[in-house]
Amino acid sequence: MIKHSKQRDAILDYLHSTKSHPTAETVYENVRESIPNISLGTVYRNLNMLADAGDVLRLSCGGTSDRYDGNPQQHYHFLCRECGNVSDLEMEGLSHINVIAGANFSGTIEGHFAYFYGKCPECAKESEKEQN
Amino acid sequence: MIKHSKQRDAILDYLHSTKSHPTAETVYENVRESIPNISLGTVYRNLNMLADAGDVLRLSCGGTSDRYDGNPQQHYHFLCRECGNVSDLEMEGLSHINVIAGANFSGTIEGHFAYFYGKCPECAKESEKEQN
DNA sequence: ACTGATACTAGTAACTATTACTAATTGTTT
DNA sequence: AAACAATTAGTAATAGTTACTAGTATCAGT
Repeated sequence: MIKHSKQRDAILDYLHSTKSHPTAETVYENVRESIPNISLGTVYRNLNMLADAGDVLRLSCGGTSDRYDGNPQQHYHFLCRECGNVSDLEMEGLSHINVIAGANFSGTIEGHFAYFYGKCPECAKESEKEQN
Repeated sequence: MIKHSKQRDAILDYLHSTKSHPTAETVYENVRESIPNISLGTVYRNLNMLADAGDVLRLSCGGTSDRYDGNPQQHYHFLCRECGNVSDLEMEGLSHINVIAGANFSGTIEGHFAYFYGKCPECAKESEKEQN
């Protein structure tokens, strides 16, 4: 049985308020502004619960720590190789690639996750400047 | 300047000999059969060097530890949600999805990585059995 | 082959992200 | 309000990985 807690609500509220795909540590720092003595373990436990329940996305994209996204709907992410930022991509779904992947495969493909990388708009502008 | 070492060669040889996408720990255990006193730190350092040099792929697909692939060519992987195995997928490239991703994006898309998940051939067979 | 310079190694310590534990507290149900 | 279970803060523990150091192996130029 799942109970409410102000800690969990605050974590979810914070994730809904940002598009920055924060790490657990960053969530902790921000939620401490409203709940100063919340503990880091509580943040981790709740992020896991929320991710397991499908209320939140966990992004494991190769950095040192996982990131979390308050938008649980399937969507794609972009990783900037210059500044390290993670941002949402506005693009159509790619479910057709599951079919491509399954063509020569005798198991079952249930889904995929994909990350795109390159230079984010800001860093792309910067490197254009440098070229001149 | 890069020098040769039998440790590095042994690590690369082992990765070339398997399709199992082993973790650093597994590489360590296997290379110890030929070099019993190799140290785990050496394995990590060399795996990082090889990955940075592009001789090896590092797979960060959400599990607790990274995995390594002796085939450095771009290809796709499948993660079995039942048994946890990671296997190669034989499928065409998906470079067209970079175009899709870039359509509404003002940065530059340089590439992507994608993982497919579901049930591997073995586990799919198992769950068919159970249904009968 | 010899030598000097330097990359590499084993072994160990340190670090970081995350999880586990515990006694006290809070939320929910009756 | 009482009882019960889920949750919490605080802390300890764990796992994966990296950093450090003194000694060793490799390589380029003689």
